[in-house]
Amino acid sequence: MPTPQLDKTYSPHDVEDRWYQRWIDAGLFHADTTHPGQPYSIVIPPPNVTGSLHVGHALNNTLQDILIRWRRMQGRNTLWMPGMDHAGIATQNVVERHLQAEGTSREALGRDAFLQRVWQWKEKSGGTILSQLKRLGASCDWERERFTMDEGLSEAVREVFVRLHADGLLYRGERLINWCPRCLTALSDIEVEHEEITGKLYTIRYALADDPAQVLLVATTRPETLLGDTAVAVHPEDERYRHLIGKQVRLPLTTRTIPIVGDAILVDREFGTGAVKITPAHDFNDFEAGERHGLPRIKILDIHAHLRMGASLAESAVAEAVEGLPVAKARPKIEQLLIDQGRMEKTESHKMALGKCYRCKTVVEPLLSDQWFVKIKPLAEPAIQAVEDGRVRILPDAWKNNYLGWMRDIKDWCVSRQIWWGHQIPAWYCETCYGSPFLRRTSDGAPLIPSDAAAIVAKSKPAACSKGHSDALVQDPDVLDTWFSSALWPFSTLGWPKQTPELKMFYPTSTLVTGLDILFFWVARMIMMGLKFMGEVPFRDVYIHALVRDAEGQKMSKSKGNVIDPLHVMEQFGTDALRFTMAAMASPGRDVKLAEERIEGYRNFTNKIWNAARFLLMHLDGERVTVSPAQGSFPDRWILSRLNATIRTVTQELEQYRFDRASSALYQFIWHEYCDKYIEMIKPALKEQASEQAKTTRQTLVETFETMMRLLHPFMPFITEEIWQTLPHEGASIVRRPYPTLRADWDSPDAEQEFSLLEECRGLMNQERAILNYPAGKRLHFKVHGKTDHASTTFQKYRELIEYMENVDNLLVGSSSEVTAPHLLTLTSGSAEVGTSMEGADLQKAKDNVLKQLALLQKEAARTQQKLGNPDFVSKAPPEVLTDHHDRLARESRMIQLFEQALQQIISEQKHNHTA
RNA sequence: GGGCGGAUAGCUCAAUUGGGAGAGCGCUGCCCUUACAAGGCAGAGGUCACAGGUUCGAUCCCUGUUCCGCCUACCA
Repeated sequence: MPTPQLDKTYSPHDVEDRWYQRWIDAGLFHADTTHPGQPYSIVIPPPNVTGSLHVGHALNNTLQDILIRWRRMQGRNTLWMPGMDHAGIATQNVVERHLQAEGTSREALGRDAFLQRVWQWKEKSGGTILSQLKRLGASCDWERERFTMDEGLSEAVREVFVRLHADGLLYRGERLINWCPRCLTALSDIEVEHEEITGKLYTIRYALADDPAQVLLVATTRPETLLGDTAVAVHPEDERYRHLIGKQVRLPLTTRTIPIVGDAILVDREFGTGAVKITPAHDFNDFEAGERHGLPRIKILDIHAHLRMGASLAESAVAEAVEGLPVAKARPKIEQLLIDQGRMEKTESHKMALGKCYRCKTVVEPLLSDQWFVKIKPLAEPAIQAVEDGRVRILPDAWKNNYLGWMRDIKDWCVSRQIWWGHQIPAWYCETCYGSPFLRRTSDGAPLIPSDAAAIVAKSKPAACSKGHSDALVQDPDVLDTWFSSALWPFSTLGWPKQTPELKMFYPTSTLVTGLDILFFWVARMIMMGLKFMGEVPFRDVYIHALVRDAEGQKMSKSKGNVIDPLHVMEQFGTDALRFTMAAMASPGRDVKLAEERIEGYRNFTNKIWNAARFLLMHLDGERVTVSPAQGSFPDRWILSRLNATIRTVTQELEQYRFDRASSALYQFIWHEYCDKYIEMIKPALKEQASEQAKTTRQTLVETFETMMRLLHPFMPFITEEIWQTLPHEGASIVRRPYPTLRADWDSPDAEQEFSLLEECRGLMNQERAILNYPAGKRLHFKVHGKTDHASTTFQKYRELIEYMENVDNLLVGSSSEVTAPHLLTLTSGSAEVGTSMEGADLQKAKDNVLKQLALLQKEAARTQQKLGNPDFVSKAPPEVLTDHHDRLARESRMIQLFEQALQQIISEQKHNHTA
């Protein structure tokens, strides 16, 4: 058989493209509902259609791919369901920017034409991330790719909406919501990011209406909202203010007077002045307080967060000064006006949290508007139970409490968004019933649905309203939160609401792999929806991986310029190196700090593997003979035993999602045991190409290498396939070959014990070289004595092997007296005694080395002795610890003795040289 | 404000439930030895953040402090 030749260094490029294409062509990633294996399924956390691959995706998807490839090789019926979400706000932003560049706008196009444009954009430039995932080697079932705006998934959304509504879990109402004045839409609570900033606390003088000389000091961080104040609150038990409750104050900068109310919930007597202004239309607390006291709500901000007030609300000069200004500009004006009118008591610097839109970082405003909400408590309850009783496992366990805490305190979910791209809310309103046509919004022409209009919720447009009117039914213009459709992902992608074979086979899915940042956004909501609509949890295990940061621990962001681009990394070091880095650094509960040097290190690892394969191919020529493992040579028995141990470790660690430990076991085995030790040990045998030993060794070499490739394949799919194909193998692709399992006949405790004897012996040899400062190239003669019969026969048996490994001539395995003969330096360990000639050594230096060692040993021995001399220790420590310490002391004393002997040997050699 | 996690070699991290701390990368020295210089061999390097406490004994358990993260929150 001709032996294939490989290049001297591994070049990942063409290998990766070539194999990925072949895997796809062969349909190796396709899941089949008739497959007999036990199902194993993962749904991908759908990336945004606008997204492109960053390191976080690389980590997330590498881990998923490792699981999927591993389970696939184990014979499970695996499905990795890929797809994207439509990213309502983000995508609309992207397309609107394009329109703006063309000098037009979505309003000018109209809703239908705009949506057409979005679809066009999606077809052309959306979803580049999916091709990037393919470069990463992701073995998704691309034939089943889904998109949240697909017809099937849209149907699922409508179904869910209608059923939630029918069950009383969905309602429309006027509430104060978080509003992004740039995206012009409502946001859910968790879409608001809180940022700590240092702002100002203003203390303003409110004069009493019936006695303007008396002033009530009110503290606020938002003086401009004073124009919308409808009361001032004090604590009802606050001695300072109690008598004022029920009186009126003059609202500065306006012609209005507002009441002073007592409110124990809103007011913290300790904070500020103990008096709070109430702006029910622009603050969440004030909204509640307003409800308690029946206060009017005065809106002073429009949807752009610009001040808009009726002429009656403020003094005309004030209104003129701030009308139409954004909040940030209005605030200093108001501040100045208050100062001018002598109403500003003081301003202090003040730390506070500012809410920002998580998409565009614009400061969000609480805004009063009509929105749809999911009544969440009844959904959350079973979702809490599912995690509490372990039907869903959250790993690492530490995040479980995080989840439970949030779920127990969950608030209703605002699901309507005032944008066009997304699932339009399946609710209609009858203008005829309402009595008059709805007002049209001037900005985009969409209907403005009045608060009191009755919604008809249905999967498709109803023929008529309940009273039979059919001519003027108007659909709600809003769309649903993207996360609403993402929440259905584990079952909507499998065909729900249809009862498909896929749904039956793959739901609940096995594992969800995701980052902590979307635990609430996504994971929690999937659990709620899965339980509600499937009656079963959506996944068994939720594995939460770390966030990827840069080498300094900073969050990667484009503005900081510290982004590591995974595409660039793959280009430079290869995909397998990137993947292995991701796996190796995925320690649970920790952030991943990524530096390029690490990836380079694993690139070197791929090259090491590559060259080991080259070695193998160079030595493959000739007959191969299979013998039972027990009859194999010592290196063969040893490597099979080590391989078996590695199979055990890797499998166990993967079962526990310890990608880090699994990969380090692989690294350790492949590089240090297989390459450094095994390959070195078999070189002499292979040189005698025609020998019996070469025949069996070649067989083991091939067999272990082939197994090793399969073991590594989930981590490094490309290089393993490329090499595996050049080895004798069965099957068309490594992708579907069985994952290595334990072989009882491979375990060889004998070989492992013999190996450690050899290492012990070599350790002594190295130590002598070091003490005597012999250069590495110097040919040395060693004499070795085995202190037990077993050690003695082992050294005898593997004399040539030791010579070869240590690069020495004429290793003499003999008696103790031979090893301690004059002019030799002798060192001893538990089982071995090794001597070598001191001829030509720098004895003074050697002496220094030994003295240094001796000092260290003496220090340690003294410590042990001291401990053993402590009566408390002796009487209270457990017996095994005591014997351990006695053993230690004995060992240390022995070592001291031996080093003293070595010292004497050196000294007498010095004398000898002197006299000679 | 509340909660959680972390602090171990120059760097990144390990360490089966308290009994002299390990690995990778980096560093130093010597080697281009026919698989691999993206390599080999050898080596140096630690007051386990700080202060108390429990214990015969603490990197590990407890308390406090400092620093760093993250999550959460309506002190205007």
